[in-house]
Amino acid sequence: MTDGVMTDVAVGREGGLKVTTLNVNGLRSALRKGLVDWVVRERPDVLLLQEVRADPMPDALAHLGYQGAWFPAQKAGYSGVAVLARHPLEDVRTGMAHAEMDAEGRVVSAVVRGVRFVSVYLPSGSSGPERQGFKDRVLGDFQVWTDALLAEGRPVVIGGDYNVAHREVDLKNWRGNQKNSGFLPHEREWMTRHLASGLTDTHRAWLGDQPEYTWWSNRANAYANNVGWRIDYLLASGVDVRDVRVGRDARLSDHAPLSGFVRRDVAGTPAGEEPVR
Amino acid sequence: MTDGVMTDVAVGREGGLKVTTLNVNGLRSALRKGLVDWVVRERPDVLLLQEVRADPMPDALAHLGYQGAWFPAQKAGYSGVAVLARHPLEDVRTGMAHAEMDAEGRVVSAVVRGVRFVSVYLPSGSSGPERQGFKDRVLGDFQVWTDALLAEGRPVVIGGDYNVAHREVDLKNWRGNQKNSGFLPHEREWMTRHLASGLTDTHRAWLGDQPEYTWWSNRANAYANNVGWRIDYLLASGVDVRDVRVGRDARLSDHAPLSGFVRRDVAGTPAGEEPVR
DNA sequence: CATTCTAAG
DNA sequence: CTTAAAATG
Repeated sequence: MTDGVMTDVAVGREGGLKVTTLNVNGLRSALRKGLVDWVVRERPDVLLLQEVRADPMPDALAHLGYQGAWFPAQKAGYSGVAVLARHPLEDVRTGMAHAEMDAEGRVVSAVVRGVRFVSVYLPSGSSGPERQGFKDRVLGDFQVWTDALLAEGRPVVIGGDYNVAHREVDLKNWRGNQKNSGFLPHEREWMTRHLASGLTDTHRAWLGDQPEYTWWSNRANAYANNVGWRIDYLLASGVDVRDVRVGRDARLSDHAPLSGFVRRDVAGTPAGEEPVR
Repeated sequence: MTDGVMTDVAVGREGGLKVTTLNVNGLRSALRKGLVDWVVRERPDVLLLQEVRADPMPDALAHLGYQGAWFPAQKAGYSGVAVLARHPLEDVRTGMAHAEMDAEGRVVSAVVRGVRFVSVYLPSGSSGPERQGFKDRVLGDFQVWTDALLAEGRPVVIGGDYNVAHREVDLKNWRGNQKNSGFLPHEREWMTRHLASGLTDTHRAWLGDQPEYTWWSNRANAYANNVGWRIDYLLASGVDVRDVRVGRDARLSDHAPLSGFVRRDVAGTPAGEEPVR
C-alpha cells in the first residue's frame, strides 16, 4: 500500500469523497490487469463498477477496507454492477424495480456519507435490433427511475456505462456513427433530456469540450489510434464534483476509469454530512 | 529450416520413413507451443495427429512440404485426426465405416510408399459411464477393423492415442488406477488381444520394459512429478520400426510425440517399395 | 487444469 | 478482439 496525499483521514477531514466509475469488462480480468494496484494508488472512497461478470467481493479489495453492494445478473458471467466504498454503505438498493433490467444486474446504489451513489450499466444495442429495442425501452424507464430518485432530495452521484455518446465531441468518428447504436439521434436526445432532468455531466462541467473518450473497441487499433467514445459518465445532482479526469492509461479493461471529487453540495453543505433540507 | 542429417533424400535412399504420432490437444494450441519448429527439427516423413480440433492444414506445415489427409469430427472444435506426409498419400481412407466413430473423426489412414499409416484416437471413458460404454463397444469394433486391415497383407503402422495403458509399467500409479478408465482390466485385456492379433508394440519392442509415459494430466504437477500414463502407441505389422523414442520434453500438448523409423519389413523388403507378395 | 466454442459486447 | 462459461478430456 502506498501512503499518498489522499489518505482516508485527509479526505474525511475535507468532507469530500473521491469516486471512480469503471466498466471492468470482467472483474477477474481487471484484477489480472492490475486493478488492485490501481486502487492502492488511486484510493477512491467510492468505486462504482459495471460489467463485473462475477459476484463475490475479491479478498484483495476487502483487505483494502472496501465494503460492497453487489448486484449480479441472473445469468452467470454476464453484466452485473457493484458499489464499493471504504465507508459504511447505507440503504443499499439493488435494481430499479424493473424485471428485465434487474434480471441483468444493471443498477445498484447505496448511500455513503449522505450521498446516494448509483452504479448503472445501460444495455448495449450493438448486437442487434432486439437488444436495441430493449435499450430504447430501458432508457425511458431509467429516466422515470432517476426522476423519482432525484425527487427524494438527497444528493446523488450516478456513475456508469450509458452506452450512449452524447455529442459530436464525444466520439472520434461521429459522422460515420450516426446510424450506429450508441450515437443514434434518439439516444443522444434521450441523454440531453436526462441531463436536463437535473443531472450535471461533471466531466464536461469540469473539463470543458475537449475530446476525451472512456471506451475504445478491442478491434483494430482503436486504442492506439484513440478511436474512442465517451459513453461512461459521472452525473451529479445536489453535489459538486471537481477534479474530474479520465484514466486513459490505466488499461484495466476496454473502458477507462472516470474519477472525481465529491466536495460539497451546490448549496455549500459538505458532502459527508446529511444535507440541510 | 535446418539442414540436419536426416534429410528427405537420405531417408529416401535408405528406403526408410520416420514416423511420429502425437495427440496435439488442439492443433492451434500445439502451433502456439512451437509445433512448426519441432517439425523443422525432427522432420518426420509421416506425422499422425490426433485431437486436432480443427480441419484445415496449417500453411506453415504445407510450406514444409507436407500433404495431409484430414478427418475432422462433425462437431467443431472436437476430436479429429490427420495423416501428414512429405511423400504422396495414396488410397486415403477416412473413418472405419462406423457411424459413431466416424462422426467423431477418430480414424484416418493413407498409404505412404507402400505402408499404410493409420492415425487413431480411441475415445476416453473418463467423463462418465456413457462414454465408457461407447469406448468399450468401440474397442471391439476397432479390432474387427484392424483384423480386416491386416488381412489385406500390406505393411501397417498404427499410431494413436488408445486411451488405454496396457501393463502396470505403463503408468505411475497402477494400483490406484485399477478402477479408473484407461486401466480397467477389460481394457488391458483388450490391448493384449489387439497386440496378439498381429501388431507389435514397437515402443516396448525397441525400448524394453522401462517406465516411460506419453501423457500427463494437466492437473496438479503430474508432468513435473512424472505421474504419467503410456496411452499412445506406435504399432506395426509387416514392417520393422526402430529407434523408437518418446519426446518427453517437447511440451507441445499434454501428450508427448512418439517417433520411430520404419526401416524394412520383417521379410527384409525395404519400406518404400511395394512389398513382395 | 487446458482446450475450443459460444454468446455477448 | 476480448471476456466468461460450457463441454470435453
